[in-house]
Amino acid sequence: MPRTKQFDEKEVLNKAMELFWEKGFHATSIQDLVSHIGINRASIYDTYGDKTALFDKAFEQYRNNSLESLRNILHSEPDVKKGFQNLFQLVIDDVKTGRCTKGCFVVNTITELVPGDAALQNKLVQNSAITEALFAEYIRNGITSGNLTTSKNPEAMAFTLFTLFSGLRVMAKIEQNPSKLSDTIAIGLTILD
Amino acid sequence: MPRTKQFDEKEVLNKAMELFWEKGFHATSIQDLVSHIGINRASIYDTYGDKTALFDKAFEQYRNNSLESLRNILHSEPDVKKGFQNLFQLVIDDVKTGRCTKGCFVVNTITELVPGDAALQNKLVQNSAITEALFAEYIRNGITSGNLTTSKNPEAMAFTLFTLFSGLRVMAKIEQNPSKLSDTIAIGLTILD
DNA sequence: TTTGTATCGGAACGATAGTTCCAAAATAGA
DNA sequence: TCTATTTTGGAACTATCGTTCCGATACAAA
Repeated sequence: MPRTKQFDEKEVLNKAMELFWEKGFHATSIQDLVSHIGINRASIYDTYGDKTALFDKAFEQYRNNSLESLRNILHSEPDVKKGFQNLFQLVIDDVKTGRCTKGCFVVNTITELVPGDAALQNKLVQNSAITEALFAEYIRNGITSGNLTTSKNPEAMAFTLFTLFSGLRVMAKIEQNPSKLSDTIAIGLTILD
Repeated sequence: MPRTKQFDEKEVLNKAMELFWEKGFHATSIQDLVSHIGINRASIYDTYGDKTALFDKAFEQYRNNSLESLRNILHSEPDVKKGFQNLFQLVIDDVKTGRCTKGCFVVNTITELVPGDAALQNKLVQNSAITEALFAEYIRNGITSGNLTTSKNPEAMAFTLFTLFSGLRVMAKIEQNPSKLSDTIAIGLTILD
């Protein structure tokens, strides 16, 4: 009976994600979203709720996308160092092409909105834990299979690489010399030795 | 002849810095500043200019403070690894005491306001260059004096440690387990080996 | 003490924030 | 084709945004 929606929910969420990702929560107004997405204010509120709810959904979508591509990148490369190299290389590619200057939505959100809303903070902590666990498992498998030879603690290495990765996503926003970032990655990966 | 100011300019700038540092540029309103600082709106505008100008001055003050304490920490410790250890330890101390959850004002500003105003971006690039140079010189001195034994490139190590440091300041906002951060530092400093 | 000048307190400005509401439009089923 | 139901477009609401203005105040110099 009802009239059908004239937009695709996922597609709109993607556009909202892009804008929040680029400008952050506070600098993105509902009007910005309306203009950028091209749908009516009322449609946003009816479909997603208020600004915070929309942000949450957009952020959730980013997390899902990232975690999935993260898993793909690592699991498609049996050599641990190469796997991390491939992951880190994505950041450099963004700088090289100049296509994406938005940094990492998660990092941006941590620095903008923590301390603040407790629910969001929990989500961020959980996201960090999942990523660390992913890194750690990947490293442990490398050690077990003999691909990696190190006496260091896998979990600690995982957290260190994750920290370095987060730092890289900050630096990539202002450091436009890709070779400098490449050198950093090469040195950073010696952590695995 | 004129009436004297009823507040200390530096002191007020410090309070403005605290607020911008904690909440970021966009989430900090003039009213927030008026309430937190305790002076009148007109006094802010008369003394510092508009919101952007005040932010710039507050940010400049943070940079000066940080660079000075950075220099002090490194120059007071001849052992390079210990020097960096001491520097990184400050981040952990913030987490341990729970006193400062604001992260790093510079990192926060990069993730919030880049890409954006070109003048600010230049300032951030310059700040990064100064810090890298400081790190690099410290490392080079360590190599020259025989305190450090490594075949790696000092500038690249400097940038890597700076990147790791930036990442640490992000992670410290959500990772409340200090020992995890300590482990990361220990592993991160093996970059100097 | 008087005078001139800058500051202070607070009201007020227009613009924009996030949000709500409602009449008009549109479509899936009867 | 008609009807019931939902979406849509856009006006409108209140609150707050950054900023300006001005009369009252207070101090340094004469």
